[in-house]
Amino acid sequence: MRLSKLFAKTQREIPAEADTISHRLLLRGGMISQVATGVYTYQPLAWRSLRKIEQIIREEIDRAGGQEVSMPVLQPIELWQKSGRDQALGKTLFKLVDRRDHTLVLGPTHEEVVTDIVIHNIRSYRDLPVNIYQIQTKFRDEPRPRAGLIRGREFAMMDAYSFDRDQAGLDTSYQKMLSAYKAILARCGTEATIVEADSGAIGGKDSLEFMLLTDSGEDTIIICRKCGYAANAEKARFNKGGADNGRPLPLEEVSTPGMQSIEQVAGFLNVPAGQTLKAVFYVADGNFIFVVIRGDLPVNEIKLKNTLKANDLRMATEAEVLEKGIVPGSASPIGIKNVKVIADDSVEAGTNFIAGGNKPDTHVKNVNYPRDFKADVVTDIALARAGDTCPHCSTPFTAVRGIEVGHIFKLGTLYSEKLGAYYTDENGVSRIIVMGCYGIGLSRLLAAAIEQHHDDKGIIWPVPIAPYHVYLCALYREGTKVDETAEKLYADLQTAGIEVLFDDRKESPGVKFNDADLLGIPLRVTVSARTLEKESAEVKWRAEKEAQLLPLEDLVTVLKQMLAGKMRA
RNA sequence: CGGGGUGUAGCGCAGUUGGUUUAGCGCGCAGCGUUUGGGACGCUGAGGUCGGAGGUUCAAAUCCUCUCACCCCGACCA
Repeated sequence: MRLSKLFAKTQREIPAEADTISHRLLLRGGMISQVATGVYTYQPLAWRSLRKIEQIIREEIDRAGGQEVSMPVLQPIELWQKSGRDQALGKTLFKLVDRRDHTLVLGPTHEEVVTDIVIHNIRSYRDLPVNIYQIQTKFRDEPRPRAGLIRGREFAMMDAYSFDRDQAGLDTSYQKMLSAYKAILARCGTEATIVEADSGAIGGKDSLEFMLLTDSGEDTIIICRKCGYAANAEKARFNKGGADNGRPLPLEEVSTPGMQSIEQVAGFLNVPAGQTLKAVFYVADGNFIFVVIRGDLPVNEIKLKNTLKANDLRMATEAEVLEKGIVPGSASPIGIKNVKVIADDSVEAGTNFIAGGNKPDTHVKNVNYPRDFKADVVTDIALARAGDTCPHCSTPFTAVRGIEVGHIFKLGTLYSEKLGAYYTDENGVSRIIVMGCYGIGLSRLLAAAIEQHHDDKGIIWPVPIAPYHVYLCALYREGTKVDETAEKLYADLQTAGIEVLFDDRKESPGVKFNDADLLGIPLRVTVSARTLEKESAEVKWRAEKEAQLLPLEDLVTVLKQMLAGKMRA
């Protein structure tokens, strides 16, 4: 491709509305353009990279036994009503009404559709296991799209679904996909960290996320450097430690004038925050929830939401709290009535806590669970942070940021039950199908790869997903053979099957070199009056500082060898 | 949805106490000439319903009302 003809224009100025690296570089390189919030056109360079990622994924999923299909983007709302996810997804579902007044959904994912198809195609144990996948545009009306391709409302995704006879079969399918995912991310030149994750609106029990670590990531990941335990903060387990403050003593009211927050109360009574109990109030799907947790721990709203099986969870307003007869600042679970109480398990791992007195300026000492109050549920609803310790080896955690590029789930029989997916076994008995599902965000992966591979000049594409492999840079000068030499090299490279972007523009060297750096093509080959004096061309890896002069003779062969060495990670 | 912010040429911005403006500047773009190893220079030129609607006024990019779009921070996810 000749750069002079490429449908893209590089920009010198940093686009004002972008402040994430990948977003900036994609815009500056003329690789994407925005059409609406979270909606982008992929221009030729980005599209080529995306197609390469797609091909890598296709090869690896095929190798893992997947069969590619194409399911519809348009889906009848009824399927979503059957699974109940029209409620769970809520406003995230893009809906539209057809001419018959029938509501359709733009597919955000395909568990419902795929299960429905399987019901019509799988009848016998002989048909199992099966794994089907597609690579397609997905639509989600995200509350807040951001950072260009990292979170769009329309994005490219590979979604795969496995169907097995039983849990053991699912385990096998899941492991195959886990391996395939590792291979895909490695081949794309990215370094992924696999973490335990919450399954969110997809549902199911076990799930793992593939994170590309970068500061611009949206997720917080908790990592144990010693034993390797890694989890999304919203899922992470940790040692809360006990709060043994001696044998349970009798309750005792204390005056705490003006003391409301945990810090104030703990400071006033001269005890650590971990010896207090914190009350936090939420509204889950319209129901008021009283949450009790040890004073030094934050509530993990994801864990809480899962415990409650709620679609919608938010903090209660002060008015809602007062309406329940609760005294903010001195709220107590003791004697609370007609309110659902959820307690973190830290409250039963300690004694003689200080809790609210449920009247102004008053707290109560020596509160013990379950002697003094009852919770409807006692479970883990605490948020892990850096410095908390690993549940496996007690080493303090490190917290890092990451972008979730892939997620695999053991769905089990969640959808099979709701939609009715059964097969007949060897004995003629009808049994439920066990499912798994697996997603990779291709457009996000593209952006995340840039987050991992760039410098202050621009992108540094990993060779396997680079839009082109060679950036042929001709520095023209009157009275030299630069023009004809570059043209011949361009032709020879193409003949040899090397993907080459030819900078044939009549621009100054500075412009060309800067654009070459910005666009990040792995190998830069420069032909100039200077190099021709030595019958050679200058060859430089984008990722490296030093360039080398190589003879024009058999240059194509040499370049081919150089690239071959980098095609596999 | 809550909070913050921005809309003036393809991009980055100035102008906003209403009137000296025919709305400017830099980059980019077009033409001509000189240049050519890290974003060259000169000359000439094209390009704008100042996000939209309504209002106030002799007069609106500028003031008022409404509205739309976009960005950032939070709850959501590949």
